[in-house]
Amino acid sequence: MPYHVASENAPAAGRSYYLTTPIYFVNGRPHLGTAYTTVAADALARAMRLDGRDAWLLTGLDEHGQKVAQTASAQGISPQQWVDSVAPLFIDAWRDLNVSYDDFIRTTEERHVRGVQHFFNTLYECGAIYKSVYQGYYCVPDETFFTDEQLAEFALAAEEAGGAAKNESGEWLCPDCGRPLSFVEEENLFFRLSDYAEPLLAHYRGHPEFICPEIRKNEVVSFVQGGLRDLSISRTSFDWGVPIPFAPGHISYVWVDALINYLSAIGYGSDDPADQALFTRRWPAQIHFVGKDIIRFHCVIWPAMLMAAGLPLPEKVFAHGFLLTKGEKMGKSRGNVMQPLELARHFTQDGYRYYFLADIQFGADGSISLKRMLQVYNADLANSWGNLCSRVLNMTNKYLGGEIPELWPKTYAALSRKLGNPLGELAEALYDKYIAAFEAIDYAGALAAVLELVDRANLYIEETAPWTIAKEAQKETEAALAAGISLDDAKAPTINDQLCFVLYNLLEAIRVIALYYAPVMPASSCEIWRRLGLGDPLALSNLKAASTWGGLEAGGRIEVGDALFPRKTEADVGIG
RNA sequence: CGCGGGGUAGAGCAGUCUGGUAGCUCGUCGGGCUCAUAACCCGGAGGUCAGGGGUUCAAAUCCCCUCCCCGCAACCA
Repeated sequence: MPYHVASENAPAAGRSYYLTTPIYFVNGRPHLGTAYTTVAADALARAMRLDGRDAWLLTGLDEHGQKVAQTASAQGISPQQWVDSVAPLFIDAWRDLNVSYDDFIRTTEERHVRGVQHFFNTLYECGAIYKSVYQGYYCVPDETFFTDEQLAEFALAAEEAGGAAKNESGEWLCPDCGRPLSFVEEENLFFRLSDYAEPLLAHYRGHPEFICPEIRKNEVVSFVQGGLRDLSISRTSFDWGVPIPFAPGHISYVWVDALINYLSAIGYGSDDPADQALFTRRWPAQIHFVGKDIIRFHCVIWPAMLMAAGLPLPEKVFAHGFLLTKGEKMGKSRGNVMQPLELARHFTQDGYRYYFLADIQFGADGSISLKRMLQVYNADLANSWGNLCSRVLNMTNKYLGGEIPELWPKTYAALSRKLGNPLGELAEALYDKYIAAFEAIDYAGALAAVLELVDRANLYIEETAPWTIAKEAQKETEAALAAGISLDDAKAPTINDQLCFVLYNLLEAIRVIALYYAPVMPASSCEIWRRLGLGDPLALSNLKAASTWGGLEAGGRIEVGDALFPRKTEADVGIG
């Protein structure tokens, strides 16, 4: 079920902010890697929406290719039946991880087929595609061709490494995956990729932010500098793919098919003026999220295809690193394989999302482990953030009868001068830091900035010791009562005012913190806001205004509730 | 010359581009507090920044060499 942006909230004329994940190949279920990309994209999309951008998040499935056809036939069902049976696994997984995608595209959908065909026609008409006979080796599982030259290089390398480029039966092995290659001879359509090396290099130079992080850009640049070969973009040996209109018997190479999803999902190739308007509004994409293994497709082939078709290029391709599980002995036999949904059950949706975004530098490889995940969960979420909420809500309940305190602006200003307001100051400075971090796709940085405010608030409680103020305030109240005077008539702030001041600041701090945490931890943030008597923070589209200090209205009642992130032990999460 | 990542306190990392008292989180030890999820706050211990050489007034950071580890085999991102 797609998540719908409240378009009334979004600035009507503002630029769309279009983000994509790769479309995932259906030969398997969602795993840690796909979940990582998808959750990261979701967090950015939510942050952008919260900041008033018209964000549009696309994910989906890559359902074509020979491997799919083979898997289906092994199961004795049609390819369509097979992909239909797999698609719900992804849809359910993204729902369970609280991914707010706006659209979910499947390459077997008619809108996509239409888009791919339109794209092929466009390239054909402008002469970017030609026909030629291919004779040589082909890796069926990878759907990749290899030239004699490539195989010769591979043989040389294999020999030096003490391995072999051929198996016992004398068949060539795939340089990429090591499985045997097939010899094929077929007529293929080729895309003139070789024409684009210079234009691509010029683009990289002119748009230093196009490929991130930098290390990946360097890789791509040196690859392209080595020269590009024309790319075979059609297949004739099987038919599970998009038929190419002007070449009967030919279907699209899966990668070309797959890349076009970024266009077909937003109306490309449609005759409907509404679709065309949508396309104009959304394209070019602001960011394609990809794993570092597929940067060549996204940073070389894809932009070259777009150049050929006369379309603008996406603003950024961000390649994140891999999650490494070294050190942690895992395996199906041990029964402790890290499965996204299982981890989310242990640590809650929010705990899961937080861990991967806060503890790993997005863009670099990260080592992950259950043990570390438990540490981060307990330290940041249970002890720091969750416990802060408990402390503040409990004290408000205990000392103020659960009511958000009212202070005259005059009193508040006087107390700020007298006692200082470190939380307000830090909170006001948070917006710029937070947005800058998100713009740099630095989740760890953004979350660390929020955690600073959490830590400062916990310290603030120690500094102000509300329990001590409460006792004095109690005495003050009793004394006033005995003397028959009202504290309301006091000229200077009373001790009771001081107590209200401190607790108001703390309540306001948790309101603001929850707001900033919302893109990464939607469920718990929403719950905190509910306990403060507020609505869903994610329905807002004005982060700056919403986070302005003093936004919490007095008079409302709070609800204490249970621990937001209960502490967990190793036994709870199955370590041991 | 296969490609790529990396070696900084017990663990995980930042700092390296733009040289200048070695920093963060967790753990650990001691103390404080009591509002709270045995949580929170303060303080301490713990590192010759893999090794060697060079440049420099000064190197974790720049240059050269050596050693070691990891991914490229999986549900692959």
